[in-house]
Amino acid sequence: MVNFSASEENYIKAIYHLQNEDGNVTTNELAARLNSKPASITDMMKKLKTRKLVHYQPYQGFRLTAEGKKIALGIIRRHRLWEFFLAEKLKFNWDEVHEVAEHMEHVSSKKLIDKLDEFLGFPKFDPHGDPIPDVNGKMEINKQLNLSDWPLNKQATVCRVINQTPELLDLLHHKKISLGTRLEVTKKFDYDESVEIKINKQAPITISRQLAKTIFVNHGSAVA
Amino acid sequence: MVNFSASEENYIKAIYHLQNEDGNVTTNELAARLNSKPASITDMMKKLKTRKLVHYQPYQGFRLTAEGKKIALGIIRRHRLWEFFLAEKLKFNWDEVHEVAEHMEHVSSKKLIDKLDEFLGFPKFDPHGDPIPDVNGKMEINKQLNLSDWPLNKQATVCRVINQTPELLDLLHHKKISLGTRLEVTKKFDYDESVEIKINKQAPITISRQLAKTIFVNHGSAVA
DNA sequence: ATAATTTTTTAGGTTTGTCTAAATTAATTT
DNA sequence: AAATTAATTTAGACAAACCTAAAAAATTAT
Repeated sequence: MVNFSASEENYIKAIYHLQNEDGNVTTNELAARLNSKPASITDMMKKLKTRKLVHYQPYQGFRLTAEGKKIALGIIRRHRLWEFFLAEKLKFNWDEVHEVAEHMEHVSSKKLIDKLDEFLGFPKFDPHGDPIPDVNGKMEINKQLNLSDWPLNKQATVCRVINQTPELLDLLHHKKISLGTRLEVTKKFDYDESVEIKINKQAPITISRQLAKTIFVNHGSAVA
Repeated sequence: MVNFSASEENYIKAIYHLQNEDGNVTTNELAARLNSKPASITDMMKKLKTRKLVHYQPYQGFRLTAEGKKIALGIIRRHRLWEFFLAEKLKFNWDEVHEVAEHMEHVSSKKLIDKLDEFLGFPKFDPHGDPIPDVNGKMEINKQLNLSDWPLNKQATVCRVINQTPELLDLLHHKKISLGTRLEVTKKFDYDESVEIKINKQAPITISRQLAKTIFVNHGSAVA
């Protein structure tokens, strides 16, 4: 097992994410993502190529090799497990966990991470709803559910709204709900099947059964 | 709040430890402790002096300033809290926690550490029996004695074991001695300096001088 | 298809943290 | 007190990871 510097790991992770949107990653894209300069990217790509982590020919962009992808998944696994730990055990808000995890992810003891995974109960999604790779790098696919069927107190992202009429849109606008809105269900009322939700850290609001039925959510993250 | 590099932090921590044994720390001492070369030490001392973390005049050795000591206690706090976490929550053996904590200690979010402290129940001692500084850098004094020096027929708690090698741990495991074990010394043999101890109400067992020297006890009741 | 523009790479410099080898200062011996 | 030895510092080099500015390649617009 070879070890990589925090810097190398950040590049690998960034390529992984950009690649999933695009396929081929370019120098400028990566520089923008990492808040660095194109020249630095070229330097590192040469290095990662000799380490056989990226495919790279000058002027042709780059993508991870199979080995590079494996490394990326390991880093993402560490990042998301720590995010889960911070939110679940240390009671961080879900929007505070990313920055801290950004540093913790570079502590690369395999034993540490596997024991942490076990301690946390092998969670499948981090507090942003992103899937956590298991020991073998496998992730669960993110499925969408109707808001009525979403479990309590679990972060969700609005990913679909059906039957969009002007009346419905007006209501959604009023409740400040749109695609990508992060929320959690804090209570479900059996009597009328209405649900209480909390958007970000705001005071809970109630949503009728009828409205809830039009809204679909998943674990997905809107935020990077 | 200024941040320090992992490298700077390692120097500061090492000076702190050497200082507590010695008062004034020398270039060679520090080089030996950090497995580096004297020239590197001099370089870093100049840097830490400009940062006002050490008192240093060429050829005169060095010691931490008040500020330097504060920083050192912060690093030690992080290190020992993570050690406690690893042993208590992730079920690491106490001889495995140091190396991992060596990396974790450099993640310097204050909020993270204070919340971790709370999550762990504000522990006072790490798995090696070393005191954990609180938010203000205060530590509880642990009146610990070597098992050889403990008075006869007085309840004691194992609070620290030094020089942890696999062989030693194997022996301790065999004798059913671990951190927190309650025992009393029933006899001391002057001939070979071996000691007889009773664990709980069980039949007495004999412990060699060599083994006794690695075990420290205090009158504490629980495992910290 | 040629010119203009954008993207990427190269060349060379900076900082951090390390090193070796030589010079200097301090400590110890005789 | 002079000479030897040990400890420390300086000088200069190196690798990692970044940068700026200039050159080269690719893309696009005319």
